[in-house]
This record gives sequence, structure tokens and C-alpha cells, in this order.
Amino acid sequence: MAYTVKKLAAMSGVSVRTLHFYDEAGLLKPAYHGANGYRYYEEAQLLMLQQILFYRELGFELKDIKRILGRSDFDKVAALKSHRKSLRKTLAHTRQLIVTIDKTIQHMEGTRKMKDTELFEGFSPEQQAKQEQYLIDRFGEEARAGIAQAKERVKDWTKADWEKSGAAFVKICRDIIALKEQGLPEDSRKVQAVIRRHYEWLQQFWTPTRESYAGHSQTIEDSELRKAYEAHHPELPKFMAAAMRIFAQRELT
Amino acid sequence: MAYTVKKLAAMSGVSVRTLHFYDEAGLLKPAYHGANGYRYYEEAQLLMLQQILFYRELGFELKDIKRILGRSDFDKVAALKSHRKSLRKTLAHTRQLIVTIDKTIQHMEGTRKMKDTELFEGFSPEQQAKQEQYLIDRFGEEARAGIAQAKERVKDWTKADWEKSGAAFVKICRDIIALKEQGLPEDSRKVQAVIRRHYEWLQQFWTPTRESYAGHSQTIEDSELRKAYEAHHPELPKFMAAAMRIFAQRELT
DNA sequence: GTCGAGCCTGACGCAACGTGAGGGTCAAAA
DNA sequence: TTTTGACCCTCACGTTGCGTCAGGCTCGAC
Repeated sequence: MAYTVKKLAAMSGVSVRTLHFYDEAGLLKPAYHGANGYRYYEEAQLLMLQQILFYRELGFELKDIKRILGRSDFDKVAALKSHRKSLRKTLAHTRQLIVTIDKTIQHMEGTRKMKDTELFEGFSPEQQAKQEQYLIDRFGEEARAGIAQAKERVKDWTKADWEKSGAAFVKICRDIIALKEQGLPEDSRKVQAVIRRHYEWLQQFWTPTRESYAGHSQTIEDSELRKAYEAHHPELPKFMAAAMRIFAQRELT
Repeated sequence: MAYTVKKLAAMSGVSVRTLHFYDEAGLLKPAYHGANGYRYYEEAQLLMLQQILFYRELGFELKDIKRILGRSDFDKVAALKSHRKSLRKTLAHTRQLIVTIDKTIQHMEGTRKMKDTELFEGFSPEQQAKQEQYLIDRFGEEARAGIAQAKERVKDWTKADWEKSGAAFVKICRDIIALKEQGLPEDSRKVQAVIRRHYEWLQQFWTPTRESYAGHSQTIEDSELRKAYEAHHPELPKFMAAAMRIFAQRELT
């Protein structure tokens, strides 16, 4: 069963040019050449190509693939592990870029849009999706479950419900600011008591664990959500984030 | 305050060649050229370069950067938002790649051990989780306690410990096979004696009750664990399962 | 005046192909 | 049997964002 370039290309989803290129690069030679100079591939080459595409999908460079495919299983595992490491770095870097973009957007919108901003913004339904993604990005599967539950709860909220929840949020912010203005530190009993209300209030939207509530404190400082807090007081995000971290450490298992 | 290429390069961390390239690409022209043909940059160009580097860091292509920097703030925000979206996709994709790599590594480590005839597989740490789930599914809470205890015991095992335990397992299998080859039936005294050793050996990993040991006999015939036994002899799972059921009925309360 | 550091302009190289150009081959229809 | 159209081949240049010489001019200090 001999395949021509076109057929193999169609079967595997790569282009004819790619097959030419892999031949030229010594990565995948045809089984034999016809008298006409045509390339003919067979079963073995098909399997080989699948291997190549697999590693390509994993982001390996072709020269690395060439090396990997000529090695023992053991070495392949080592290569995969090392590659995994670099992908993790990529992941962290990409996440950082997203944070940077958030900051920048916020900075640019800040001056213009800050005024007419909804104080509750950031928790409104339209923002939910973003929030979710952010949480999932940071905390993975564990977050997903809590979010799903919360969605169920919030599903049938009326506008009045949203406004009530928003009012509660505004009150929490005001209370914190008031305490801060009195000069109370983040770890004072009164501040921590309001933070507890915040923690409980947040549970309408997801189920914070110790890590994710602490993580959320960073979200407040970094992400778009910051605006929702900043709108009340420029120092609120920083102050509150500090208080939240203390709360998480002290009170959450 | 005019900067030459070298100085600007040193200040900003890019290469001289990059500055040449940006000039050529129309992305960053020097403030003026000296009579000698030298490029001279000033404050404004420095700021511009920082902008360029910022967008570059965010992963924009140079031609996009060129467009973005020539536009109003509003469009910049739009560009950032759209770019943010694509970064999120990248993030998801990268995560998927890591999952794929993990799966592959597991698969490869699995088959490699088979080849090396690590016949102990199926009781190796990686397989523990599956095993546990299986037991819990079948026997619920009662199993959970036994497993937890065993985990505690096994926690600090060195590689040598694992090998010792593996060797014991291999010996049990060999002994059973030998007896079987001699034509002894499952309920013979000799076979049952070896089965007792198997029962005791198993307690390293959990605490079989009468039901769960009998249940385990079925696991040996059905689940992935079967391979660990089958590797010794194709008939071993069946023969041994029968012997185990007899043992459970006769000896366990 | 001379030396080393710094500047310039080409121009090729890289990764992994895409995209023709120009020309031969195959299989089935007319 | 010829023709047609799909398919094959081999160059060979384009892409992105520079790195890396090569060959030659210029600057500032000694």
C-alpha cells in the first residue's frame, strides 16, 4: 500500500510542501522513489509521521524531534519532562503578560472611565466570565467546582437581588475605609471583622479556600477587579488586600 | 542629550542590530543623523523605544506595534483587549499540552517498566490512586481507613523497599505457577499456603477483609492490575483468583 | 600619528514552511 | 489514441526579528 505525497498529506493533514520539507530535512524519507522520481510512502512512514506530528504539537523543534525519535524510551521521557518544565515557564510568563495587560488597560481607562464607573462593577454578570477565567487560571480545577455551585445560586437572581448584593459590597468598602481613616491597622479586630463580612459576601460568587482567598487579595491589587475597589478609595485595594491576607492566614484552614 | 546606538542599546537592553533594524523598519528613527552618518537619539526616542519594548514584551508583532503606536488611546485599549483574549487561548492551549505530556510520560513509563519486566507494576505508587478508587468504589468507607493506614506505612519507603516488596510478589507468583504446573488444584493445601503469603503481602497496601479480599480476586481478573499477574503466566489471574476466593471463604472471618 | 573602540552599510543565516514558476507524468474520458 | 486535468518534480524566493560576520570609515585619547 504505497501512498503518494498528496494522499499522505490528505491523510495526515499536513501540506505536500511539508512532506517535501521533512524529506529534505531528513526527518521523514519516503519508503522508495518511483522511476518517475515520485515519492512513495508506506505504513511505516505513516506511523513515523504521526509520531512527528505528535511531538510537533507538543511544541518541539524539528531538529529536536529528529533526535528524540532516534532515541530510547528512557531518553524520550527525559526530553518530555524537560520540555514540560519549559512549558510551565511559558505558562507563568503568559500569565504575567495578562496581568500586565490588565494593569495597562486599567491605567489607560483609569483616567477616563473611572468617574462613571459602577461601584459594583467587577462583580456584575458581564464581568463574571472574566473573573471565572481568572480564578481557573490561577487555581485550576479546584476553583471550577466552587464557581459552578455559585453560578447555580446566582442563576435566578433578579435585578433587585444584584442591587442588594451590590449595596452590601459598597457598605463593606465604606466600613473598611472608615476604619482605615481612623488609623486602625489591617490586623486590628475591627478591620478583620469587616473582612469576615467580605469573605462571607464573596461566597455568593464562589467558594474561597484559604489559598484562593489569599490569591483573591492579589487579584484585587492586580486585575480589572481592582477598579471596583479603587473607585471607593485609591488606597482601598492595597489596604484591603493586606487585611485579607491576614484573615486568610488566621482564620481559614 | 544625544545618544549613540551603543549607548541607547546599553540603556534599554536591546542590541545595536535591533536599533538598526527598527530604523530600517520605520519603527524607531533616530532624532537626527550626524555629518558622519551616525545615528543620534534623544529623550523622545528613548520613551518611544520603551513603548515599543513594552508591546513587544506583550507578544505583539512589530508591524502591529507600529500601527498601535500611531493610534489613539482608545484603539490601544481595544488592541490590548483583543491581544489579551488571544493570550488566554495560548494559556489554555499550553495547559493542554502539559496535560498531554503528562499522559504520555505516564504511558511511556508504564510500558517501559513492562519491558524491563518490572512485574511488580500495578502496585507501584503511580497505580496506587487508581487502585484506591477502585476499592473505595466497591467497599466504601471501610476500605478507606485501611488504605489510609497503608499509605502511612508506605510513605517513607525507599526504592530498595519497593524492590524488596516487588521481589516478594514475584516469588509468590512463581510459586503459584510452579504448583499449578504440577497439576495441583486451587484448593490444595500447598496452593492455599502460598495464597496466605499473598494475603499477608497485600496487607502492605491495604487491609483486606473477607469481602474485599474476595473482591480483589475479581479485580485481578478484570482490572488493569491483571497485567501485573498476567505478565508471569497467562493463566495466573484466573487460577489465582479462584484460589483466593477459596481462601477468603475458608480462612477469613 | 596611531590605536582601539565605535560607527556605518550590506548581506547571509535561522525555523518551518508558503507560494509560485516551469516543466514532466498519470489516468481516465473523448 | 489523443487530450485533458490532476498530480508529481525541483528550484527558489518570501516570511519574522533579529544574530553574526565582513569590509571599511570615524572618533577620542595617548
